[in-house]
Amino acid sequence: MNELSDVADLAARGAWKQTESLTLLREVMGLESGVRAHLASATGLSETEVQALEHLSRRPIGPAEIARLLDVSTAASTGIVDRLEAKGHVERRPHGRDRRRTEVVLTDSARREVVSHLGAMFRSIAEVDASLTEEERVVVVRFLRGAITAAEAAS
Amino acid sequence: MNELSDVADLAARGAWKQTESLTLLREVMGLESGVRAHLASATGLSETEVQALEHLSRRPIGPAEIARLLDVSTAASTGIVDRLEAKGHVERRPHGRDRRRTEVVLTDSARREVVSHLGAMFRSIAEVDASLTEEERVVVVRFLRGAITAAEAAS
DNA sequence: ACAACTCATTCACCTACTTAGTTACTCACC
DNA sequence: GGTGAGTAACTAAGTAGGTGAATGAGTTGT
Repeated sequence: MNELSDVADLAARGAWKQTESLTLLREVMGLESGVRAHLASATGLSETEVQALEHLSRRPIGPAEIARLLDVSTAASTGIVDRLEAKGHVERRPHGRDRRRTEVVLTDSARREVVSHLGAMFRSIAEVDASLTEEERVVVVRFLRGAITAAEAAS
Repeated sequence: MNELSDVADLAARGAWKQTESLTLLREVMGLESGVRAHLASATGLSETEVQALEHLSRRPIGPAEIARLLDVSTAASTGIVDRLEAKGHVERRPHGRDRRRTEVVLTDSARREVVSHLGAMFRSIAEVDASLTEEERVVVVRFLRGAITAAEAAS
């Protein structure tokens, strides 16, 4: 859990100050992939499949959109849905108005599992967030915005 | 870039408040994988290879430790080093004191590339961080710590 | 001295991706 | 109301990059 830390030794040589906020920020930047990896191994799914379930828990979508969201080919997303379907996590349903399309829908059991794993996490993050005063929130927003801008600039 | 957002609709239904800080936090949580994916496609390397380079830019390590850090088998890490070596990004050197070991060392050109891509990013993140007052930093640290604790609890 | 461990590697196998091509459907337009 | 362009889902064949198991070489504790 210490990726992107190559430049950490630059800090050690004085390029910048190694503050606690900076260290924690780096850790937070890796949280999504960390949680996803953990969830994947806990459920016996691949990370890609977990990612698909995350999107599907928002709303039903088709294989084509899954492909766009996960940045894979539609051939791959067909396979992802195949595997999730075989494990009983999703169902394919014909789209009401467009007969080319398939809607991929989470099954109840899968929805329960997703919510039980991620719901608690978001709830407690939301608690921390809710404890911020308005002035504090401004500070946090400025900090996070800065981090995002910096990361996007590297792209 | 909107993963783990399955539970977002719970928020819409009133389970919690959808604040700006919360939205930004979710975005920051995905930054590491986002940056890595971008870097990988920009350099023609796999994400795993990029991750290995990130670690190698800190200090030379052997294939066995690469395997531990990236959570793959040593068979895989041998292949990772093979590919990085073939592309001229690393060199294998015999370890001074332990003749079982190989030290994998970044080449100068690879080091320059890593620093040019990630150095700028960390520099501008550090700038944002440096602009915090002591009181503000306390707020940010509390917020980030809370997020990390919550995420770890989900594990 | 030797048993137990570690490191790097190879091998056979497998999973999950890719590209290319097919079929079915929708929609805008003349 | 047919036609052309575009999109959805899928199949087929090939490939990248992972796995577990086995091996040879070197190290360490007792």
